[in-house]
Amino acid sequence: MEEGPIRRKEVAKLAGVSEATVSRVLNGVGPIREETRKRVLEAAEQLNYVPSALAQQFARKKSGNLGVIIPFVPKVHLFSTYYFSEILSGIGVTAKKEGYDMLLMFLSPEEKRNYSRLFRMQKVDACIMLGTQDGEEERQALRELLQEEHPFCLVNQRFEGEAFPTIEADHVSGSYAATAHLIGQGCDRIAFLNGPLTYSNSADRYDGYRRALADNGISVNQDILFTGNYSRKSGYIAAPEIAGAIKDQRIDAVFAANDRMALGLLQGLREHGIEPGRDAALIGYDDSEEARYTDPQLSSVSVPFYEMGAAAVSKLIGQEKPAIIDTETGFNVEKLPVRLIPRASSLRYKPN
Amino acid sequence: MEEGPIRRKEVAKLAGVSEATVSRVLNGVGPIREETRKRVLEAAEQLNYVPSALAQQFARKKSGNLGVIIPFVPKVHLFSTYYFSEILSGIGVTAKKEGYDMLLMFLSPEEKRNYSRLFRMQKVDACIMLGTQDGEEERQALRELLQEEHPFCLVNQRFEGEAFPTIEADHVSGSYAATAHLIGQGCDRIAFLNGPLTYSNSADRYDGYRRALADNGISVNQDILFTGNYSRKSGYIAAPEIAGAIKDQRIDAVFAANDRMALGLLQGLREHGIEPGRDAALIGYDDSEEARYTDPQLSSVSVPFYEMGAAAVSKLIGQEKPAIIDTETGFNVEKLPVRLIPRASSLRYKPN
DNA sequence: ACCACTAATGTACACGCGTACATTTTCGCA
DNA sequence: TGCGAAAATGTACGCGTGTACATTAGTGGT
Repeated sequence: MEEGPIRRKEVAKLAGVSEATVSRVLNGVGPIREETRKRVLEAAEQLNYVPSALAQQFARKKSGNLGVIIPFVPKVHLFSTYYFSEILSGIGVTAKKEGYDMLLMFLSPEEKRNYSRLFRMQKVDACIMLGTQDGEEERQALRELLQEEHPFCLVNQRFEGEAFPTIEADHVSGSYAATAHLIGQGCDRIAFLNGPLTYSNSADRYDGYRRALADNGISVNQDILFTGNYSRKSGYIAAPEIAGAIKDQRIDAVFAANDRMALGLLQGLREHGIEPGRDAALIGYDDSEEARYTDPQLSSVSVPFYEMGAAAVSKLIGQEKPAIIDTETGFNVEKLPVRLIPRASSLRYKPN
Repeated sequence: MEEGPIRRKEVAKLAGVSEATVSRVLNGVGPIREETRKRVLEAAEQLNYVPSALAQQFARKKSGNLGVIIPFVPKVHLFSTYYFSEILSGIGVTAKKEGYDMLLMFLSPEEKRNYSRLFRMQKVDACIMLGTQDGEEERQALRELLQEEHPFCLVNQRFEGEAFPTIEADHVSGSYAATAHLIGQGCDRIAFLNGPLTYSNSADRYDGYRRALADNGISVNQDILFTGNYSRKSGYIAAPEIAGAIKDQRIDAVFAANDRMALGLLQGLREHGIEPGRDAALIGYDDSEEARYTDPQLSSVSVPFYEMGAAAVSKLIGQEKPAIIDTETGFNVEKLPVRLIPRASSLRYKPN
């Protein structure tokens, strides 16, 4: 007798109304007599009725899903878990508030980008891309989205010359502040350990670094520019060379483009007899959790990752604040502020 | 003319076949003449047809989603991101391989547990719960799932007396190994900083600790048992008292139930003039990334979180290996092995 | 050439909801 | 009391697939 799950029809019968009325009551649509509403709700309650999300989505032509795409290589931790988990949290909490579910999709680097298909399959109503890198295939895939007018948003990565919706932080200012801070501590031979230029982040960091030096009459010294890949290991690998230069007094401070590289560097420097914070100032970027717990504590630049994730969702779902558009280029230019967090690794440093 | 997305009907018309044939070709169902298949595929290709996942899900009565539930408090990082991101990776990669999408759901602690509703709404076909804690409401919600025969799986948490499907690691052995290792280093006053007993993990850790002591003729000293909440801060907070006991020579080693507490403790001990690895041996648990980068490097117990996530998915989706059932209790008892990772924080230690 | 059987394809409908439109009820007001 | 308008409810159908069943085409054996 008791066959399968309860459906709208049974609720309608029990309440003595039509299916449409049940639907209207449950969706709060149209005028309903109070007594009818109560009868329907009671019937639904009594039968423990739960509408089928599948049927709803189909009827509404909306999945109710917010896609989140994360680049991923199993067991290889190129990215900071801090970085992603903060952004993801911001996305998740905000999406939930807006009544959306979060569809998480890992994307391996060699996998073909076909974001458009995701939308056309109606798996997601909107999509956020994390950790994208500049490249022709990526640009193509994103251009397609733009052209087909699918709602998407990049986080913390800009594609120069494209009008992709993006949530960014002001890394030029952040890097400027970090560099200026080091200069303020008396340093004038500031090495820069940057990440790959496929990330707009890297270009921005360099820009801020360069400007801060220029504003203080210091010229960029190509010999003390280094490149890693944002991994801890790459910081560690850069250590020997940087340690040598510190000993030769060709470097008196290091600005690392993220904390992970800074931490690898910190460890590596120490193994080469350099005491960070004493023999050379050190500052990282991201203000990850670990920065507070190293010895010496690591100066850094705090980036509102959580808020960036939340902002990306609001931009896509909520229709609160319209984007800030650059009148010249027509591009969206809002950037969340970052904040310098000076700690022991760059304070009380006396250059030789 | 070009109205909305391409549908099956148009593909059928272009290929000169019925809609059913298109469906059969695309799903690889039933016998199809090779020439027909080619015509259909070409038509689909030419029209750039993509089936509606919404309609497919509705027709199949399957969402194709694997739910993942994570306890969450915005901006409060009670849990290790390492822990979750590892498990999540294992889940994501395996689910993808099985053709499932991952529906990530944050659950705030005060939120009412209603996992059953999730299934009855057909939002997910199966579900994995992470970070659950023992408690009556949780048990009730899970019992409901069991009774309604929804496929779900817990990871790294056991509910004593319940037959919930679970993927666990052998933390009794791991803790035994950690404690025995400390004893092997010559320690016999081993403090234990455990987590809350709402986690079966904590009980298992204590069990292993206790057994290792017993097997070596050492009795448990209640005075050197401490409780934190697995956060770094709680380790830090326990530091003063533990530092005092070390100075009094009432403690010569500390086993912390996870790395985060061990790291907080490490920092705190040092601030109280105790040098971990010299004045007292220290070992953590989880073998998180940071363990390799502390000074001294932190001994720990490696837990295959990634594999646990993958195993949970296989258990739910793949039908490869049947569960290992305890013939007595009827409960599932498979536990993945863990591995002791001795490092400087507990090696070459000479007790006084 | 005929039959029996299988392969290949078509026809028809269910799935459970949202909602446009039709219909009935209610209600204010003359 | 009657009447028009608004409120409340019902009827009917579309959404795009998967698939059971009906139908037709093909094949091999006699």
